[in-house]
Amino acid sequence: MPEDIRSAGGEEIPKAYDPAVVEEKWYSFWEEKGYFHAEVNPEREPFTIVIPPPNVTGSLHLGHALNNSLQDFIVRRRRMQGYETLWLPGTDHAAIATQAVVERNLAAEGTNRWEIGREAFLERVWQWVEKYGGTIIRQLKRMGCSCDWERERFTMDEGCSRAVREVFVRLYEEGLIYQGYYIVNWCPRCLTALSDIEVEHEELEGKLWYIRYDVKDSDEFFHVATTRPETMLGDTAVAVNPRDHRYRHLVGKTAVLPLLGRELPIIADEFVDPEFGTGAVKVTPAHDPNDFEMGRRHGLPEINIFTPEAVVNENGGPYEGLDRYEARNAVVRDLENMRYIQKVENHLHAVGHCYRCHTVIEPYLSRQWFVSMKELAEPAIRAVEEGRTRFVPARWEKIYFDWMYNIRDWCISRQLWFGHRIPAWYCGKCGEVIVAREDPAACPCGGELEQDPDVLDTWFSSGLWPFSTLGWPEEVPELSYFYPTSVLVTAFDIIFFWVARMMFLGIHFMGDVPFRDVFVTALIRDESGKKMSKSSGNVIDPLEVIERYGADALRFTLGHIAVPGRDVFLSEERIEGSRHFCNKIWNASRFTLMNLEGFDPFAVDEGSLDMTLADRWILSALNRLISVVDGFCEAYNFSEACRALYEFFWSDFCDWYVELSKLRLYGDDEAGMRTAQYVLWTVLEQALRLLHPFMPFITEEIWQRLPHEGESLAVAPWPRPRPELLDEAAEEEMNALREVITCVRRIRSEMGLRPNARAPLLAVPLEERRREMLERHLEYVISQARLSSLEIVDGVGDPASYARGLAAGVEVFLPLAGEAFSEEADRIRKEIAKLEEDSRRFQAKLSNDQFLAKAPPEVVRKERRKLADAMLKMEKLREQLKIIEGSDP
RNA sequence: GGGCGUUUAGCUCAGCGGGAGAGCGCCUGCCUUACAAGCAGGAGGUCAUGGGUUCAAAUCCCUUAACGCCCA
Repeated sequence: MPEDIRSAGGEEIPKAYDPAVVEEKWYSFWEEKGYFHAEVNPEREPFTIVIPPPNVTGSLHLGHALNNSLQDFIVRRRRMQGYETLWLPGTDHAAIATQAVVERNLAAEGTNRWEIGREAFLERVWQWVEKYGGTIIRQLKRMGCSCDWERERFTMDEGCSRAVREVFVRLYEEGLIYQGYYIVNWCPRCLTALSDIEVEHEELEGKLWYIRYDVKDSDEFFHVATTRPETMLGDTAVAVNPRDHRYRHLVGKTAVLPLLGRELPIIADEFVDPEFGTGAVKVTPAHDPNDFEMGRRHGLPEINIFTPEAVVNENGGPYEGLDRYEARNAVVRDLENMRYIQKVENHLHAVGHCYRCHTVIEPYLSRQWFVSMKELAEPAIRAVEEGRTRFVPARWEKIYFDWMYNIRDWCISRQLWFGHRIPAWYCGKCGEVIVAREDPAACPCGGELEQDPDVLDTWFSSGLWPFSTLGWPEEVPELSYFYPTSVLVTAFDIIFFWVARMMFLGIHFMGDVPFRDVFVTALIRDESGKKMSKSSGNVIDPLEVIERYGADALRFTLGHIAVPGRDVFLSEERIEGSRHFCNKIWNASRFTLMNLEGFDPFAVDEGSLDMTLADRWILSALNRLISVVDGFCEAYNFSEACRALYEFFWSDFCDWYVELSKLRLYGDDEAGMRTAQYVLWTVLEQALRLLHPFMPFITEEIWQRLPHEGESLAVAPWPRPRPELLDEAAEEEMNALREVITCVRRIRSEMGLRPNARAPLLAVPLEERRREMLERHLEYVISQARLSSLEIVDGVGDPASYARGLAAGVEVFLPLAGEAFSEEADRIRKEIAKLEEDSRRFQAKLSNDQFLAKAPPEVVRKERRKLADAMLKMEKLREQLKIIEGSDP
């Protein structure tokens, strides 16, 4: 028989779901039909998401898989709801990362970028981008992501590059971009400046050296504490707090720098913390951000002691040529020899590392370009305060505010070659700086121009993403139609890097926020709780998962575990569970298809159907489900949506409705059969629609085999609840029957009755309505509890020869097969004990006047009911116990 | 130093004011005509700690502890 199962179209339906044969087929179908393409359409409301652009040469990891699955859930549902839905895909040039890979390749060939020159190097980078650029995009298609590929963008394509230049020039003209000689975070390995947030701090066990500084022309001396003794080569002052009595008399005098003998003014500055170390600190303006500020306040010289590689330069006297760590050792050794070291303490302090290569950052003095932030940040703060952009979950707003309120100017120039070249030119003759939209040929003075060699921070271009990808600065209809985007889906780790910057740039250039909602997703961690990243080598390849379990299983798992606001661990068992769910869906559909032969649901008049309890119940549950899933989706709680779908499909539809439908499908009542067919089809078809955003492939495959209207499930209307189908009475009665059936099954199992052995049952309804219920639905109980017969009686004459149970106001008696059952007596005693405890609790509650007075009446009613049920059950169990004990030999 | 999160069944986690839940694992029995990637039944929990609010607390507030993260 199983080999012969065919769909209505006569095709064979395999017994297990095989994703491989299905996925490829439907993705290309959707693409060919252009369902993912969006156009400006005034008839419809737009819904827009721009993808967080992954690195162009990267490959998909589970973080991407989660993030993009969530976006696809959102987008597919909106598309079904009839929005003009645009999910705009693209990639980011990721200057540092991409350049680093190519440089590594060059190093392997024994050369470097300076040797081959800028032009040849860039050619190599572009070749690399060409070669690996499509990977991530192809992988998103395997995931089923419904992006509008006709609108794919790249942060360095022509349009984005134009937008970058326009923004730079405008901000420069507005005085919001400036160039200056400041201390910045410098990576001595990448040889570039970094912004503050590109520095990762790590607590490290270091040392605190106490060094003696002598006061000039006096016997006096004092000690300063420092974690970086080598920087004393660049000291230009010593500072104390002006209110520190210990040192007040020294302010204005001169100290002598050990080793180099340089004379240092002793200054007073509020910044100095009298509690730290000795309360006196060395001031090295060129190598510490705080000292830099202090130096500017006091007009101190800035002595740079390092080369860009962090090797001591000519200012370091005898230490020239040593790298920073060798220099530290040498300085400490010399200080020790000359007895300048008072003591050394262990000291825990935060050390900055390059977020790309993890090299320790060097605060370094250099000429860089900056964006002035105060003015730009203010409206971006207001936008969130006023709720024009909303963070989900809301607590991320705090992170955003903290950063925005304490924002510092943004260093945007990078000493890299790959990226958007800074549109500034310097005249060799008159020194003029020209910042221009179009490359200038020459300086107005006639002098030759040279372009700034640096490129812009990658985040400068990705900050424009929500509008540069829609055509800005061109005034195209897409901009006003699709902007602001509806929601941004991103992980919390780039709130600063990206979200905040899109906010202020979007508001500044578009006059409106870039997105209504920011949905902050969980981070996926590996089984040991570590963040998955390429550098830690713990990346699970989603493609491999798709090969083994199917894209739908992966997607559903990600949806299922993505509880808002909490990081998740991904395990293979979980994915396996989702594959089982796919298979369940597959087989329930297979069952339905087997039984729909010759059936046309579109010819059915709903009013003429013969709806039974099971039909009314499942339709009611379905409609409840629709509302529930809708609510969870609106709240971005896809985890609960997945749970609700899973529970409904497996526990309600498969375990109960499908089983009960067999009564009529295999019966000889024509009208009953048609009704069962209709309801089966309806519930399955609607469930497939609800599941489609999460599991697009399997649902499309099944839907196409089912009788359906329309071309594709991808564009079928999203279900709406039909309140008239909610039927509380049916749900109540069905639940009662389920309880009775489960009770009988439990007794059967405990009595060791074989599942295929049919048994006769006597039922004693304790209420009239339960008697009616049983009379109407005898067949349900007989079939589901596998009975040979069911007799409704007023009592049994010889209770001792029965196993006995009570559920939902129905007592059931199953004849015993001679076996004595002392275990049963134990079980009953245990249950009585539990019930006694319960009823004590209920009684206590109900005898509390406060409870009766203050609790809502329905809660009190419920409590009374619970007590009554427990008492009744106890009574019956005690009765049975007496009988059993009495019949014991 | 500041801030945030987590602590619930053996494992991974939902629930977040009114009867302790799921998946996996475990035990028992079943190839029941959609599915053994399955079906039926079952065992297993002072919901981290101490206090408070409330008629009612796993759920709200405070304390403590452990673990984790972010910022400086």
